[in-house]
Amino acid sequence: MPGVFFPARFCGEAADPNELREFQKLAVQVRVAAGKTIFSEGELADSVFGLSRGFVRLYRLLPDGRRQILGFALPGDFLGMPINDRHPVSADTIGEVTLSRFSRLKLANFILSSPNVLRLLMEFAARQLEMAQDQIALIGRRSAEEKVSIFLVNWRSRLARITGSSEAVPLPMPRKDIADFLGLTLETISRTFTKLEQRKAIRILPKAVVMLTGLEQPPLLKGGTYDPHILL
Amino acid sequence: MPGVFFPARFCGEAADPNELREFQKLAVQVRVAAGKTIFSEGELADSVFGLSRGFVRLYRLLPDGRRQILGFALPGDFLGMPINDRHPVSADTIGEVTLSRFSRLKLANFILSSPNVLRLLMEFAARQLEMAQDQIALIGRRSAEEKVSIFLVNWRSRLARITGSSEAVPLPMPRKDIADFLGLTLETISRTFTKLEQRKAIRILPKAVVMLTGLEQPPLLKGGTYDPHILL
DNA sequence: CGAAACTTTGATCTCTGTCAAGATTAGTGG
DNA sequence: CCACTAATCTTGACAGAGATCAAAGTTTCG
Repeated sequence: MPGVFFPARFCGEAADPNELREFQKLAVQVRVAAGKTIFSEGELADSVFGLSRGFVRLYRLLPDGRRQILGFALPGDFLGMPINDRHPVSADTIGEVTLSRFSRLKLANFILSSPNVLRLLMEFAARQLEMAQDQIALIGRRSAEEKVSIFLVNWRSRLARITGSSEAVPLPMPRKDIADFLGLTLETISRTFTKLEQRKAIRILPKAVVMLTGLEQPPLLKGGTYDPHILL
Repeated sequence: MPGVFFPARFCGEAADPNELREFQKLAVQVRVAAGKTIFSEGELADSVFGLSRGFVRLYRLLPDGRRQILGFALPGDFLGMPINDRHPVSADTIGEVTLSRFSRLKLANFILSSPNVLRLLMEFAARQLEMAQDQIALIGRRSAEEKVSIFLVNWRSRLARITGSSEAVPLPMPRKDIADFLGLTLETISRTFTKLEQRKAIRILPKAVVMLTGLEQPPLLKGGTYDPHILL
């Protein structure tokens, strides 16, 4: 997907062209190799990032080494809240990635200067919170199979934003990442995938799945988009 | 705790006295009986509320009836984001409650009129998001005993804000609520309480616990306040 | 005082985690 | 392009934490 225009999600359709142009000028493009850390929890947030190409996992580490993945970012998503002094989560790349890097201070000034944009940021934050709450409900009260099914359905729907919805849905992250996102082990993820394949709900491909009919069965949250990507 | 001044948390110490006074004038006091619903998920958010006295649980229902509690609000907390058209969660009272009721529109106008206040709201939202993320890490990757211990420590620390820290820590919500908050069953909560009591980490009283030394042992998230109250 | 709500405890079951091999896939250098 | 190594994924056997089902105890409150 070359040419993905990153602030799509953050600035939405709002903000007038002038503001947008100026916004763009604040960014510097950076490429980061696969498996690198973009920033770590607790670090000073000098920069925040727009994700132009590739995928990123956001996570926290517990003292004993367990890892909780809070979300996967995809092109168009924003990494880092301009108002936070420090990054509350860690982020690293899944595969190679292209970022638009912003000085947080400059961006914060820009945002605070425009009530318009501030309002957008506010709405962005509210959306993030809602997604986090979706994830809490997903992790807290669901069986492994429900978790995986819901994850897949959501992932496809998020991806639809940027890919012409082809047959196979790419799954760039390893099983372990999905496990740490859903609060399961990688073995359970693998077994559940296999079970779903046997049931002809999906077809497993290398780094992708094909989703057949009968996957939406698991009871989703009422009417929600159910899109737990947390990008703070 | 009579006379708790509710916007403490939301408006913080900032906002000049004039603004605060005007803010106060927007509110109407309401009393709500125990076990009543204040608002429900998906409902139009005509009003938002400050909690003056009592406790409230925020939750979502899954279609099959399972319930995920997202947080407990206590005096000083705010219920409802002024920018949301609809309530993303349900809220009901635990015991009798006193609320400051605001027209959402009036409040939104007030907020948008003052960049000062808007910024505060922004920070409030960011804090909420961080708390939600804490809760995700808590629910996703912890044993029952860790969950309960961490819950108790956090609850006490939140309560310390409003009570002179006496021996017994009040626990106004029933076991089922704690269970639905932590993603466990009420039986497991009860058994874990008993285990902690046998280990002399706590003493169980009716609607309260005394927390003895040796409770903070469970590895907390590094340096976090670990205060998962979500109030959206 | 008595009924309703909440809590504790017990017995049993099952889902998921853990430990351990293999099988596949991806990556690297010749 | 192939061979070899490392990483990732699948599968199995087993154990255990927590769920479920059921029945007593407590506390609360009218």
